[in-house]
Amino acid sequence: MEYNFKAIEEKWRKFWADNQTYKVTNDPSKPKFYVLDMFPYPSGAGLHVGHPLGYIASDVYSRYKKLQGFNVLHPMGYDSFGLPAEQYAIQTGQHPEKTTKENIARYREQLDKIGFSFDWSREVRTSSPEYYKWTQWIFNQLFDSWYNNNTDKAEAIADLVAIFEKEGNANVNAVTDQETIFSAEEWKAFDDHQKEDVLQNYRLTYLADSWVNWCPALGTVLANDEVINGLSERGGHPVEQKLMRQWSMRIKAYAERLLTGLDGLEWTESIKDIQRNWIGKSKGASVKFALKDAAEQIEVFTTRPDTIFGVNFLVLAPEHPLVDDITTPEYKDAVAEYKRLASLKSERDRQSDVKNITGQITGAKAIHPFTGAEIDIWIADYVLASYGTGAVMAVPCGDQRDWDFANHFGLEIINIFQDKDVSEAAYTEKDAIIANSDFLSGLEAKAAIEKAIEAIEAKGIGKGKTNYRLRDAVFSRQRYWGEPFPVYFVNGIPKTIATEHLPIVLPEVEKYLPTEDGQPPLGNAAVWAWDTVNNKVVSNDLIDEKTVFPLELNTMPGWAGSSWYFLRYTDPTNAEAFASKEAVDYWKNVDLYLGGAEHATGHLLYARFWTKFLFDRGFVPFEEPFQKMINQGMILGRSSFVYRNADGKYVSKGKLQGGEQPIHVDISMVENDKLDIEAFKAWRSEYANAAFILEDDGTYICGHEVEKMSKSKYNVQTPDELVEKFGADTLRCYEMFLGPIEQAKPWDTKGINGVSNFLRKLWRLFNMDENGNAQLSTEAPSKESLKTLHKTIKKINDDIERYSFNTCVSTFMICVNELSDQKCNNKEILEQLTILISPYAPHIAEELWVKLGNEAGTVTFAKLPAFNEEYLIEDAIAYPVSFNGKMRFKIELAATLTPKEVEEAVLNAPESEKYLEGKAPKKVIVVPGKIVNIVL
RNA sequence: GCGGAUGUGGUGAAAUUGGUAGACACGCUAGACUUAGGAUCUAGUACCGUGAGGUGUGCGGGUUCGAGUCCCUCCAUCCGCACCA
Repeated sequence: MEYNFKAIEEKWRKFWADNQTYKVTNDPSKPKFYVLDMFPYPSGAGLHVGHPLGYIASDVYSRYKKLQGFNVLHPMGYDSFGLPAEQYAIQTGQHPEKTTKENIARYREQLDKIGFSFDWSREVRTSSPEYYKWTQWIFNQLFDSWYNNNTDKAEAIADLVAIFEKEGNANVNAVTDQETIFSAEEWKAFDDHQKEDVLQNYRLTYLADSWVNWCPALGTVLANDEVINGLSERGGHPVEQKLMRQWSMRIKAYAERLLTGLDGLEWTESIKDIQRNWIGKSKGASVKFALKDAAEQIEVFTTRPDTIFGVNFLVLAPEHPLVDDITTPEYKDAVAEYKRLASLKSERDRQSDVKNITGQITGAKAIHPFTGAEIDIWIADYVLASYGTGAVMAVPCGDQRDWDFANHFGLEIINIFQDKDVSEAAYTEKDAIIANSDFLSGLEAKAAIEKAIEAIEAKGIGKGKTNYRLRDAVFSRQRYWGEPFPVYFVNGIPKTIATEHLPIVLPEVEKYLPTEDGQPPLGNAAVWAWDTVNNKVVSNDLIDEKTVFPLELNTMPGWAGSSWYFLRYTDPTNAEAFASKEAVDYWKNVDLYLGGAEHATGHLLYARFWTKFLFDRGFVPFEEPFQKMINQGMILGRSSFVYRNADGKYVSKGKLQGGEQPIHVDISMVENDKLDIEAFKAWRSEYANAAFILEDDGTYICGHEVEKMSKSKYNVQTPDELVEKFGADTLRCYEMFLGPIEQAKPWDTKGINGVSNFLRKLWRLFNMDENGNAQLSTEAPSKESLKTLHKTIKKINDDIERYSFNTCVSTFMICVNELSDQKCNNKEILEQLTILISPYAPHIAEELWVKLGNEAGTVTFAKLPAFNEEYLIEDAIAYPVSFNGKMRFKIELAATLTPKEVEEAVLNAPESEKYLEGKAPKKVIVVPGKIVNIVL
């Protein structure tokens, strides 16, 4: 009987669904293993072959873990809040929820065809109120927390208030924007507004007027990582800077822990580096410079306090708040003009215009704290308002940008380095001896930095300081399709809504656009006020500012829901908590996480931040959400082209003369670069009468190029077509066979026949009669076949543990080829092989499993065949590798040989006579699987 | 510029700790069988050479009995960051 993948796959798909084969329960008697894929945003385009790549790998791995006896959590869900559904709603008026549901249904249909072992009873959707109830709850926890630097963790804001009431804030060591000190008496005298203003400076989520990336075209604020080269990540619209009142997350509080936590993670160095770079830690000192004619001081941050004697001017960012105050009358106009020009420049221009040095002197003078010299204060746009203090002390001899600036404006370059030439460029290495620097002279940088900081602190003009590039994350979006904030305003004071009244469900609106007076879309909602007596959302008409108050109009950004979804899978329907303590304690964090590397500074950073926060507050027992991560490479499309020449004829690739125009053609009409000419003619009316210049054999060969998959390039390969044509098991094996999982690669179906043949060959091993009954031998398996099997078991075990999914497929092919050559139809061997192969090809495995006389649907939970090296021992052939005082032999697959056995193998090795010179070895040193040293 | 990664046949790629480079598969060539198919089977297929043999893992060096693997210089490609004081 032929291998009928269609019937087999349909049968098992139904069986698994009907029997809930993959439902997982929290079973404390088994060790847990948590395998997670980054959940997808359900876009309207559906899945293409790139999406399942990671899902297949994670599915293969989870199935192996199941075979190894682990209780495996392998869930799937949808990150279902997002822009495209909202944009579609704006255009069509269709509710984003409807679009989202339709898209999810389509995704599910596609996913179901591939035979994943997801436990769909645990599905989560970030846009469902049952889910975002707990997103809102986490927001409330952040609102009610502050970061205590003394204990180095987040603590309850109530504890902070208690401290204020007892002793004010003088002794509080917190991550805060609070600058003024108050006593307990002063705190008690504050009114509600003043108190909240203070608390806002401590809360881990807070309202602030902040410079934000405002995208007029999208009508929203974007996070830094959603802006690429001054354009929005989505849509590529221009982004400008705007001052807005926004919710922010005090992620800065976690900068150091986010940095050190990376060390324990099994992530690629490149992702870790990207996060390290993003956090951007630099050690140095802050130094205050007094002004000659004003009381204010200018604070700068420097990583090189040792070069302070090289300072001969200061530079402020044009946006620095003191600029206008300190500028002398004669420079007022020039400074105003420079500021105007700087503000006109977009962030992008400022970045691309690195070479062009500009600046303006302000006329103000600062006093050098150690030499007492008067130094000029400039403004220049190479100094960024958003980093450090927005001001730098310029050391032209030690910093290339300062050198360039000084050189351009003809300023003095003081050399404070012994025997270093700074006439052509700054000397930026830290290995020079400091000179001309009073008490620092003669020291090396490291010692000088310490001594300089001591002196600065002794003088009371600054202190040693660590600076982070990481900025607090803006958390508001002026959009409809996102989580509403559980916040209402009493006379402008934000109040959160208690857990028992959550979720605050998105209100209905007529239009999904911002309101006419520029409010976010929720400003269109008629029923969007909070009744504090009845604790429910009521009509805006009832707002009286006594018991009924307006609700927050912003919604949360896309990363809110995805920052904690991995926790929800452990207990997805819990209405009393984000997940029960038992569930979280049992499943803990994700053991293996699969997804794209593009989330390095977004999702992966925020999820770590929230997890650390929940850890601090005692809600989860771990600090890092994703222990091991694999970043699957992007699958690129392989576009096909036809070429039209000046005469309007379509020229085959081998007949090109040059100058022909390439035109994308749908890849479904092209097979191995050969164009289906009839299909092409039928594709569009304009091609119906197309004339061709063909190859000599009468075929049309298309050109090709590797590009991102996109509808407009006609190069999208959906998994559905391939499942239809070759079956899900073939698709699964082929996607794994394609190459290393982490590598980006163009999609190409050229090799899929080979994988398809392999599964057919596997089927044929079972020697089925016309009724589909396997004709198998129950005699003792041959030595040969046992060897083949155990070689395979060993290789698969090793390869799976190092996530080498592609080599496993090759190993299976070799195994099947060998068994086929051996004409092996031994039941025992084939049963073990079936188990081994089931993670890759679950449908055919279940079918064969039943044919072997086992219960339906149980291969998933079978016991992984144990490797027995005994079957390989006869393979332990030693051969001499070299001779150098000691003789070395390579012993193949000799993992557990005793020295005696090795000795025997060595004596029997080809050519051993030549090396041993008739002597038996004195001593044999065995390192399993390695070269063996023989002492003669 | 800085940081990270990669570089192996016509193609996708193997080679886990330094130990027979190119497994496995695609493609191609020749053949067998045939109910003509995108089936199955056999042989061949890194390069040069008729051959013996020689050369080969981006280039050039080094360490080693032995290097695709380790070290140094350079080149190319990809990704990330980019006035970060």
